[in-house]
Amino acid sequence: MESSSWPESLPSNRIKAMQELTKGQVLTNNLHEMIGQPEKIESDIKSVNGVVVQILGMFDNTLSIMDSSNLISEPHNPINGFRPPNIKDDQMPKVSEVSDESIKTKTLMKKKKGCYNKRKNAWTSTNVTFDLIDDGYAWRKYGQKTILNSKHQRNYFRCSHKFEQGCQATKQVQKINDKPSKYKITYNGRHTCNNLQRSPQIIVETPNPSDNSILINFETNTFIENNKVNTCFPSMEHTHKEGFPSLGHLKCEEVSSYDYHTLWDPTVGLSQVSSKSMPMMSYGQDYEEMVSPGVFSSTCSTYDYENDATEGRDLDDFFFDF
DNA sequence: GGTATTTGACCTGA
DNA sequence: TCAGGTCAAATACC
Repeated sequence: MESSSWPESLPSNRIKAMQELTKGQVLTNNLHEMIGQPEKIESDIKSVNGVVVQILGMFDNTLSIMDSSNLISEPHNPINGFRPPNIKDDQMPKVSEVSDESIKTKTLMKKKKGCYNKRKNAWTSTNVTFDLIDDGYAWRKYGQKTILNSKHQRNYFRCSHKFEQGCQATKQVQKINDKPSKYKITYNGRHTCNNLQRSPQIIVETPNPSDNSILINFETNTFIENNKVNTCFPSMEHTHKEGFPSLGHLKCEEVSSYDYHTLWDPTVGLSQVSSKSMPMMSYGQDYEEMVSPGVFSSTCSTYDYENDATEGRDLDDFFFDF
């Protein structure tokens, strides 16, 4: 849709955001039509996945527009996180096209050991999961810290491409519960690298008749029953070790200042699971278990997880099941 | 020998 | 002042 269809008095950022949302509405309608034709979905699952990815990308774009309009410290980077699967590498902006100045500035800020600029207002995403998430990106552990009033250490990871591509994404992983194992994973900053290890894939556990969990239908503000979701993605799979909590136990914690929840995390891509054990698992002391997908909630605003007393808060306060 | 992880030190911000 | 986040030298692994 062209910008000319919007009132000229609207700020350009708002127009762009509305354009993105309108695109999302159209795509959601397309998806809704597909849901009504299960036989078509099975024969053309790639198209369904493509629509889902485009919708999720629309959210990312909209958030980025709103982000930049709010002058949040991190400028929008067109290659951050989301890349539609139909876009080839050579169609994506090269990392060198990203503001070199911003990278240089950040580099200069870290001249001395331990001297860094805490990106208080950087994009953050926090989720709590009963399993570890393989987000498809390559991470390198750079630190481990004992946290006050926490019996488990917090592990710090940075993007493996931090130096070669200037990617500023980091994540923190902390075990917050033993039985069942529960992990808090916090992502800081968006990926500016182009090095997803694997192509994103959406994976949902096979239907459980007793599972009455729901998803929000963005088009109608109603809910999609779990079994319909699985109908949408019949090729999806979920693997877990014997004795592991099922995916149905995964919960999404509300950390966003937006009323926005999807399977998509614009920093890490689509939540996914690999039959291979993720490299991270062999590094930290707490990573002895297989991974399975989690559910993300993202925010472009600052979120102080520790002060939210989340660890003492019942996760049932706000979550979506799958 | 190259790469990844560990861990103590250092620095920032509350 | 102190908890948390990051750096970088030392160490481990392949």
